Formats: sequence, structure tokens, C-alpha cells
Amino acid sequence: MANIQDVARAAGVSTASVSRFLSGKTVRSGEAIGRAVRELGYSPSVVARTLKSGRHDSLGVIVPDITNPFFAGLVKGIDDVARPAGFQLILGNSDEDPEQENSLLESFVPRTDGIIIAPLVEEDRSVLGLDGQSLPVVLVDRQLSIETGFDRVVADNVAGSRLAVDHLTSLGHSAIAFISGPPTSSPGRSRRDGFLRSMSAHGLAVRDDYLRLGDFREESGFHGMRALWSLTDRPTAVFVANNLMAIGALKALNDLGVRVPEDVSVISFDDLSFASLLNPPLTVIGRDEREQGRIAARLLLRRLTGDPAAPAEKVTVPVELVIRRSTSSPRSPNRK
Amino acid sequence: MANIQDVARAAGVSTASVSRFLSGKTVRSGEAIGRAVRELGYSPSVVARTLKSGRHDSLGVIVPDITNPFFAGLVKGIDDVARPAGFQLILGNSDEDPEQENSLLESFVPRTDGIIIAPLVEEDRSVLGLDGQSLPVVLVDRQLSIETGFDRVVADNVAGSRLAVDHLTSLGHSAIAFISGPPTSSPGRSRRDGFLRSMSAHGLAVRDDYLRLGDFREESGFHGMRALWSLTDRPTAVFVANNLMAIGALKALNDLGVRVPEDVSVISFDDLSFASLLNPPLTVIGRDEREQGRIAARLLLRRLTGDPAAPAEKVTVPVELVIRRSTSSPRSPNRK
DNA sequence: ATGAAAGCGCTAACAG
DNA sequence: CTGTTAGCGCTTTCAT
Repeated sequence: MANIQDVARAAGVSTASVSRFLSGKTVRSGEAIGRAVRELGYSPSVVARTLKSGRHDSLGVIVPDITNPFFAGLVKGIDDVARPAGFQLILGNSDEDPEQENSLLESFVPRTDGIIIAPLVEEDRSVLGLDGQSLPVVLVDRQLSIETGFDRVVADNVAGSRLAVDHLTSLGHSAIAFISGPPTSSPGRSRRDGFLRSMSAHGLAVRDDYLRLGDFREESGFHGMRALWSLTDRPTAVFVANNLMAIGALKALNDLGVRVPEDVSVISFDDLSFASLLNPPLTVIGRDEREQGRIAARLLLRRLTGDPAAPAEKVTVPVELVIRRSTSSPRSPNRK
Repeated sequence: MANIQDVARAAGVSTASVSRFLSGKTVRSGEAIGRAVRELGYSPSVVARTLKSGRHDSLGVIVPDITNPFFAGLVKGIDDVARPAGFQLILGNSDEDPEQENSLLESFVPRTDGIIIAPLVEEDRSVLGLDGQSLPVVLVDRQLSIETGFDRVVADNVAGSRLAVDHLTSLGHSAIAFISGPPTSSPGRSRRDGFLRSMSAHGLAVRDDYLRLGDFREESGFHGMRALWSLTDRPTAVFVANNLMAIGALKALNDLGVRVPEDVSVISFDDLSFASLLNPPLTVIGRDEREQGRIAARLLLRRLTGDPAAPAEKVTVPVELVIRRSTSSPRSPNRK
């Protein structure tokens, strides 16, 4: 690999001139330098440049599960605005594992100009450690329980749960179960809180055994639904806190030969590109994840190119109810 | 940020000793150095280390569509072996766009120790430019038409197509249509070739208008299926060259009110975690994408830590037929 | 506008 | 085992 000295020598100038030429400044012998660059196939070392300048021209993005279409869409949204602004994206998958998240964070901090992360838990020590540091961080989809200086963009989870409960009660359901996300994560907690609050607003009690703890992964939706179905008094409707668990829940019902929505209504958080193809097409609480990603990226870029000390901003994106065919009026109390 | 000199000064040793200590060598004043490191909160600059050593400790992975569960699984497989070996993954999404692929490649080359890529097209100039360079590259899922020095791991696409055709003909189908991937990509071409060859092995002709050109994206499956259904003589079965296009094809049939498999049988390449939940559960040609990722990573690591000049290896992973409910015997010729 | 030179933080010869 | 020292390739003062 040719370096800047080779170019300087070939063009008969100093390395400083080559450097200036490369950064767009007008140089007398620009033509000769350009030729030398071309002939030598020279391209500047990003590593040396970074060491000197401190800039990486890349952003880190850490999500809990890149397989989840929600996060995949989010990442595309981030890319939509980061790439045109000259930033390369470095993607990390924490796989819902705090240790992995921590190791990704450690490896991203010294390699990026800023980080967009969906923190696994509300008391995320690895993320908290970045508060007040010079590296800007934007929280997306999930936030922390403690007040921080991070910008963040989240969905209106409480409103989403309310939409779901309103929809089910308007269909005549009262025996409504909930498969939650981890209560240690912010969407897990706020979706559950929203559910409980909406239920009591409707004067409906929530039985303990109608509250199943999940972890946002498919498996836990499967087991949550099996547990619900083994009850003597079964719910007539189940609200599942995210898309992956909804898939697991549907698989469980499939296995059990339970018909949706005839035997039980199912509604979940998060839309999916293929939700309409599921059997039955799934009624969901959706939102625009790609736009959520764009907003997060803009917040981060503002710190990088604009005011780094602007007060932390919180953007809440709206949610919407998408009615498909997995919900209907209950037939009658659901007995075993 | 403290640097290695600060640590050396605090511990009363030379920077060389600190460096040795950090790389695990036994040093006399190890204890004092350790203390200094802790007290100063020192962590070595990866950038400076890279500039000096030439190692990045990270691998680049470029896939055409991270939203596609197949590639998401592939990436997990790569991570399975790269992370324990001390390599960080840098992910890139080329989004089926050659220009984006090229820009990702350019940005990855100077930042990684090796690259695993699913090249978009068989005549991929950006990838070809890396042949014979010092940076090892492994081709995965897709390969190039030209002979190269790259290791590669691909599925047995021709066998997959044969399995699909055998399955359909054994059910009694002869009017079989095919929605292909782009013929410029290796799986696109080999799946189509495999289809045509298997058809003629069965003594079956393939009408021109039964061959729809797709691009592996959902949209093109949708349009391909609509076009097929507008024919006067409709096929009784359709083989779709990948999962995303199959979803699009199913959507088209859904919209048209066509029943699967009563009105038409559908089979596709690539299994999906939710394929069994689709309406109807999809019969597919599947393979172990996670294992495919692991193999690719091992091939790359071999070049990095073992023999860099070993002859290029090609690994073919097997495919399997997973029969679900989207295929059945044809009722009768399918007329409009 | 240009060149000389210092130095970003680290590693690896080399000499002891 | 240890310290000294010379860079890795680039950017950026500081003179000119």
C-alpha cells in the first residue's frame, strides 16, 4: 500500500500539501498530486487519520435482536440519515444478553463517534457509564429508569396498551390475559403498566394467573400461551407484548388446535411485514420503526455536527391500532 | 483519557513494560502497573494499537438484506465462532444495491482483518478487486462466475430445485411455474438452472410465460404471482426461488382470493421461523443457515490464524425438503 | 500557498 | 526482564 509520503515524493511536494489536497483545499500542484494518487492507487489510511483527528466517521448501533423485523427496520431508518451525512454504521446484536451488550459497548466506544442503543434493561450499568462522557449516545425504543443526559426516542407504549385494551373491551372481552415483556426493560414495564391501568379504567380485574411473564423472545410467548391455556378458566383474549412472542403464542395455539379468533382473540404489539399473512392475520399495535430510526439518527447527528451540549431531548412516536382478523367478540366464557 | 505514558509514569516504569503487561506477559512490577491502570481508568487506544500492529480484531460481514431471516441467522452463526476467537463483527447491509455494497466494501477493507460477503452479482467487480489482495475474503451463499482464490460456502441450490420439482411432480403436477431470483446472482441462476434441468428430466416442458423474473424481494414475488394468475392457462403449482418472494406471492394470492393449496400449490426456497404459521404453512426447501455462517467464519479464521495461502476451499451445505401444507395434488387443469 | 517538524498512542526491535 | 527508541500514516501548527 502506498502512503502519503509516496504520493508526496511522486508529485514532488510535501506530505502537507498532499494532505491539504485530499481535504479539498486548493493547492498549486493539485493536478500533479491527483495524478500521483491515481497512479499509485493511493487511499489514505483511515486508522492513521483517526488517530490524528479523533474522528471515526462511523456510528455504532446496538439492538437486542437484529432478527426482529422491528429492529431491522429501525436500523434501516438510521442508515437512511447516517449514510448521506457521511457516517458508516457499525451494527451490534446484543441478543438480549447484558454481557454481550456490555462487550459490544466496550468495543464500540473507541471506534465510533456516537452510539444509538436500545438498552436491555432500565438499570443498564454499561450504558449509564457513558452518561456525561464526551461520546454522544441516543437511546431508542427503550430507556433508562434514571434521569440521564441522553437523547431518546420511544414509542407511546402506554397509549399502545390502552388501544389494545379498548379494542378488546369494545368487542366484549373482559377475561383478558397479558403476556408481558421483561419488567426490567422500559417497554416491558410500560406496556404492562399501561395494560393494568387500562384494565382498571374499564373496571376490570386482572387475575394473577392471567399475567404471564415473558422475555420478548418467541419461546416465552409459546410457553406463556401454553400456561394460559392450561388454566381452568381460560381468557377469551390475550394481549401479547411484542411480535416475536406473538408468533410463539400463535404456534402454541396451533399446536393445541385452538382456533383464533373463534376460541380466543389475540392482539400484539409491533407490526410485521408478514403479519397479514399469518393464520389468522394478526391484529396489532404498530408504529413506524423506520421513522423512529431516522429520528434517533438525527438526534445523534445534531450532537455531532451541531450543539453537543443541547439539553437532552425525548421524542415520543405515536402508535396505531391495526385491526386484522385475530380479534373478534368472545363466544362465551372459556372453560376447559 | 489517560494514555500509556501516564500509566508508565504513575507506575514508575517504561511504556514498554506497560505494553508488555497489557499483552499478558509477565512483568516484575505487574502489580504496580495494574494499580495504575485501575486508578487512572486507563484503557488502551484501539486506534493506535491498530496503526502500529496492523490488526483490527474485527471481521466485516456484508449481506444483501439483514431483514431476511436467512441472513440474520447466517450472521448469528458467524458471530458464534468469531466472538469466542476474539473478533468483533462489523455488519453491513448492501440492500441488494451494488453501489451500497461497493461503498460498504471500501469502508470495511481498511477497518477489518477479513470479510465475509454474500456478493450481489456473479460478476461483482468490487469483490473481484479483492482477489489476490492480502485481505482474506470468504464468499457465502452466493459466489462469483469467475474462478477466484476466495473460500466459499454455498447451499446445494441445484439439488434444492430438484427436490422441489420432484415433490411437485410426485403430487401429479406438470403445469409448474417458477418465480426466479435475479439470474445475475449465483443462487438466482443455479436455482433456475436446477429447475429447468429437473423439469426436462421429468420430460416436462416449461412455457416461457411460466418463468417469471424476480429479484429476491417481496415485491417481485407479489408481481410475479399476479402475472402468473392473469394467464389463461394457469399453473397448478408455483416454485418460488426464495422466502421473501414467497411471502409476496402468498400476499398476491390472498388478495386474489385464491386458496392454497386447493387452487394452486406453492413451494419456496428458504425456511423461515414462522413458515409454519403462514396461511397455509409453507412447504419449503430449507437449510441450516446458522451452520453455514459458522463454516464461513471458520474458513476465514483459518486464513487469519492458520495458513493464509491454503488453496481455496468450497463447502457445499445440504438442503432438505420440508413438507407442510402449501402443496397438494392438483385438482384439474387450472383455467381462467 | 507551502514545507518542516511535531506528535496522536501504541508496539516491537534492540541493547542491556 | 527491562528501558530506549524508532516508527505506524496522517494532520496541523508554525514559519516562511
